[in-house]
Amino acid sequence: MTGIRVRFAPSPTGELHVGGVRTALFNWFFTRNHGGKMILRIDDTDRQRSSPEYLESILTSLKWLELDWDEGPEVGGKYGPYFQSERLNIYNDEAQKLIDSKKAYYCFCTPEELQAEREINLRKGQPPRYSGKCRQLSPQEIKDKKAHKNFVIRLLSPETGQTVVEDIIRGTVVFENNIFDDFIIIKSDGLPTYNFASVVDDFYMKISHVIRAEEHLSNTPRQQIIAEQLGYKLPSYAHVPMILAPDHSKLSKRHGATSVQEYKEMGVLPEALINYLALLGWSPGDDRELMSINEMTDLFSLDKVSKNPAIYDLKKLIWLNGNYLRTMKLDVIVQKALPFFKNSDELSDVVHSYREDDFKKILEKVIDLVRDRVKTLRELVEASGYFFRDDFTYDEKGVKKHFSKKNAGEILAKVYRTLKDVEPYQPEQIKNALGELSQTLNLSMGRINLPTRLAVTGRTMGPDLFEVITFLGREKTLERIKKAKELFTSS
RNA sequence: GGCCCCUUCGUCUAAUCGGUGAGGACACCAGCCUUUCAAGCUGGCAGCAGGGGUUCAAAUCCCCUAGGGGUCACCA
Repeated sequence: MTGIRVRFAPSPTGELHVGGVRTALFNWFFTRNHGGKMILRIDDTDRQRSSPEYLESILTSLKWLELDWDEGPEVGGKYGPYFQSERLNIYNDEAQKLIDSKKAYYCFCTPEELQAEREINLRKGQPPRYSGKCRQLSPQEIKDKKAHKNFVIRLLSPETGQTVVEDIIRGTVVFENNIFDDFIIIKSDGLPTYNFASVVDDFYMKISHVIRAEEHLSNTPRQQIIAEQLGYKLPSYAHVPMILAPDHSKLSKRHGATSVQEYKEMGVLPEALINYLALLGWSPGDDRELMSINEMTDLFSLDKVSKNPAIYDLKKLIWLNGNYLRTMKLDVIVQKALPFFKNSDELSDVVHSYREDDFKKILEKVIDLVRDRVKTLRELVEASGYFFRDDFTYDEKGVKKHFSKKNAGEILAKVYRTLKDVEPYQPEQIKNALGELSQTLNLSMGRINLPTRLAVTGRTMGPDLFEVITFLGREKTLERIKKAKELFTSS
């Protein structure tokens, strides 16, 4: 036990996206590296936008990535509850303390009034800040207004001095206190604002290190002011750089896939996604790129996290994925690929015509043949159709190129006869037999193999032809050659 | 607009206290391998945002400018 406690605090207002994962990941690396605890807290204080579906999806995503947590939803823990919506009494008590000690006050201004105020300030070229006009309300006025008006609670923030954030990644960051207005800590619906709830929870949950995205750096002095007013000891802060879209803007849905679920559906492996995201804003200090999660955990340290925002580049993720796809153990890939075959429009009925164990055995062979020419699990399915179905279409260009030559029919006929007789029906023998045929006919191997491949698979490219022919078996291979010959050649 | 952060190949990044031909990876291009496509291997293209200082010496330290991002919400 090192006393290190970190938290990942998503709000269930959307899917878990890559930026969130990267933050979760760095927290996880850090705490696992130091033998500390990982706390998952759900920041659901936005009543409008929070939903149970998103919560479910976020938990599912984290589990898929195998980023586990020691305290939080589903596992509990002694600093709970871990949903902010269940901690309202705590926030209210803390807010009351501030009211009692005159460090916070009730404000009865309506959103419309505030909006108007902001616009006036903006027009004058001044920062949009609250005037503080409810500060001076007398106890009697407060009592009267509370009876029939909505109110919020605002923190009385200091007008002079500085607030200094000591950030592990960025160093000392100084803010002048006069830029802060009296910000809201309790909303009119009685729920706390993010800054307030976050500070209270981090304190009571004994969080030692707050590791989060840089967008929160500007909020940190506000949180420190709250903590100071409440007499809390501050956690250490580390603000990790943001992840930006290729056009340098904040990542959003219009930039294509950004959520973990989408990557999962695309056939990206969790190992690859984690490896890729780890490399965005962090490097082990040497030239290593491909690392297991254990290796990264060992190597991780906050002072190797870079300061500058990273632009998200799908190509490298896909490359990494291809790499994992072809180097991970075959049976693991088969297991992970199986759902993609089951759910595919093209092959689902084929899959279900087998007993699962039998299908897995067949699939193992197929995947072994095709996996080093695809990059995702989904592409694995796309590249495998002709192994399972006879009703494939033929590549148009290939047909033009390989079947239109005068002797194409003749070649197919000779291949047919060769394969009919070859014994045993195995890759090496088939290769030799077709090699002899090319000698006899005085044709290059390509002139034999390319039309044969097209006849047997409908494609001009693919895995080792002799392996494919062996996999299909003599009967199917001969049928397909015959069919192609009849369809495309006249001789 | 105020405040804050950031700036090394197109992209992700490395370069212990200032001394490097500025290294690696993806992508791209070429070659090799080969029955095709991949994979693999080899090689290539490409960068210190700009300007001033400090110093014998600056990607590295300081200042300015420019650019990007964040934040200033009864969102988190």
